[in-house]
Amino acid sequence: MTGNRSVGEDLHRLVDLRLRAVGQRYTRSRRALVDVLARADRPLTIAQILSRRRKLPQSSAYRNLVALEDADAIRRVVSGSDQTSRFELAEDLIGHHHHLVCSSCGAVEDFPPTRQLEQVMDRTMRDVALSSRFAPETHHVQLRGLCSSCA
Amino acid sequence: MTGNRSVGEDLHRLVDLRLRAVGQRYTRSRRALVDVLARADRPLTIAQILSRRRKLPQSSAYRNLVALEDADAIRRVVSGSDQTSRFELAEDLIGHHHHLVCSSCGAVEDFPPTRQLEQVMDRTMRDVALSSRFAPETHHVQLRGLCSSCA
DNA sequence: ATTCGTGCAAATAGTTTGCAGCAGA
DNA sequence: TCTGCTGCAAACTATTTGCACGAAT
Repeated sequence: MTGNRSVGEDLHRLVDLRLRAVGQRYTRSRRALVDVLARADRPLTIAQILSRRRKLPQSSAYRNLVALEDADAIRRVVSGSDQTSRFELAEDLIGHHHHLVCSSCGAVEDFPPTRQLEQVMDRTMRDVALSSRFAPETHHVQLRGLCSSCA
Repeated sequence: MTGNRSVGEDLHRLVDLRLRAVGQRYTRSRRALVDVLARADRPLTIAQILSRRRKLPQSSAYRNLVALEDADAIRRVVSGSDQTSRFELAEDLIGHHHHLVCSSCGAVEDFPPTRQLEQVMDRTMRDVALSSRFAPETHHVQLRGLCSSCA
């Protein structure tokens, strides 16, 4: 989650495997989508993705993002400030992280977890598991405020 | 966040004030919306709200929820598991809390913060403020997992 | 009297899907 | 060759808006 990741062949191999695992092929457009997401340092909207791959038809983008999501290669993020989905590579591919959401323009940035934060989140999940009928699997922290452009 | 809140006149007085502050009236339908939200122990979708107030036209619900949101009397929550907005009373009216989101059915439940969690979140916000160009104002924690009906 | 809210129906935005042709195993 | 992917256009769903009427100050 720290700036432009290099897009190694290993990433593509991993995604390929996951797609095969759910009976899907790793096609040119899907590879293009993974490339775009891998180069970003934050979740991207469909519009942002399309503007980085002019040739890609919108419907293919939507369909392939769903395929990649089903294969657990990417993850859909909804920030709340606008009603458009954003997409990023799966956390086990790019590392666990949290999000800064601008309450003015809706932009989303990544931020890395601290050890202390993660310890408390783990404890919180255990507490909830014990004290309620809800079974937590993952956690996600959002800080809302103003991004640098909106400040 | 602890089950059916009683809907006191004080709540209505507060909401009334906030609406007036932004030049809006506290009408019958808006009061009905606040009543519905106050009786819920979790954020409600439009569909859930409408099913609890059969007479209320959908467009009025949407319009009035926007008005109440602008007045900071309610807050819009997007869970991510489905693409519908949910609404709850503003945190300063019902207390700070976090959310459990079912990754299977999209349902959202409230859960109360612990002191330790809040301490770490405060520290995290300070850290981010110091180490980035983002100015955090609030935070929100989501635990994703399976609710009791989906388990 | 004037401003604001309401209800209906029509419009919009984001996303999904049917179908015919093309591509990859 | 067979099954699945693509691109286009049409369909859908959640949400927003225009307008004429009604309610509140």
